[in-house]
Amino acid sequence: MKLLDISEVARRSGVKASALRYYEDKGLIASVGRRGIRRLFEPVVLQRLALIRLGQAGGFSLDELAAMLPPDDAPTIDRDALLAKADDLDQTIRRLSAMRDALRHAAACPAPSHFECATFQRYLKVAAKGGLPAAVPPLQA
Amino acid sequence: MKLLDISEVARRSGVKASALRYYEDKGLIASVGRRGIRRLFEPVVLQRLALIRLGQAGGFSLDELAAMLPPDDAPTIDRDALLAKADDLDQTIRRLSAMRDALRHAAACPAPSHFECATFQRYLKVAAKGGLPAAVPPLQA
DNA sequence: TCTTGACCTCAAGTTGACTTGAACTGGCAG
DNA sequence: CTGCCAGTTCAAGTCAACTTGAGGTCAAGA
Repeated sequence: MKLLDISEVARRSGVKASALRYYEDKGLIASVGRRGIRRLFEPVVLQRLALIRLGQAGGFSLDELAAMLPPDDAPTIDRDALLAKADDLDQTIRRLSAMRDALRHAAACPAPSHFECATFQRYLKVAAKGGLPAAVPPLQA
Repeated sequence: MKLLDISEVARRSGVKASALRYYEDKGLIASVGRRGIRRLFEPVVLQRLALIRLGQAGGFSLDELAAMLPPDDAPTIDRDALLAKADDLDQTIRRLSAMRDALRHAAACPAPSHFECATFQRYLKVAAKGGLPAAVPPLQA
């Protein structure tokens, strides 16, 4: 299995070298050695990075991800935490769906103020339901 | 219509007074005057704040919200922007759904490494589809 | 009238996730 | 052997969205 240097990992993962170093610092990924002063990574790090990106998109912080993806492969994940996060996502999804519907409606509805539109209000109500539990962060392109 | 002072708005909206001042600074909300040195708000600001909270949960930044909720009421929203955001949300929702399914699966699956599990891989593939467009930020409780 | 305490302003601090800059290193082409 | 330059370290900067702190104001109650 041939090893990758940081620029290769960056190129293939779309994650900048500076971010990769940052991730290593945080314990999210590990390099397997150095050639001289330069880090070397196993190709499997690409999968880890994909998971990390996904996790971020799902609203996990890097710290959370570090916690649920321990150094070794085979993410020895805390099942309860996973299920809890899945439930969170359910909430979020329901809310975002209502948001989306509200947006589409707002784009089409002729009401002078959307606050006066029962349909809009109804979407908002659904969207706001449950006190707005957890959401997800804007991905830097 | 009786006016509200900042603490009343904070109490009824769940948004801290410091955040309300910050929002006013940013032009997201407006006070209608002062009693002495103290801001006074019209009750309608509560609806605006609800929209803002919702928008944030939907992944809009405060600047975006300021742009689509102009000072006057009756959000004169840019319909194309709304529809575009709705499409974004569709993407996000699809991705989050796959994430959630992957999480539930990971919590149940006995495979030694999830990378070796076809089901998990499949979810990830769906979740990653489309280059991860837009996501939503963690709500501060 | 005087005191109080909620509110005010403005600057600086905080957190997460990185990026950037300066100064250094070392494998490899020539 | 020598330079080049991608890579390295470490500290500091950035951005969004607020929060916190210091010091000032003023309407209302005693």
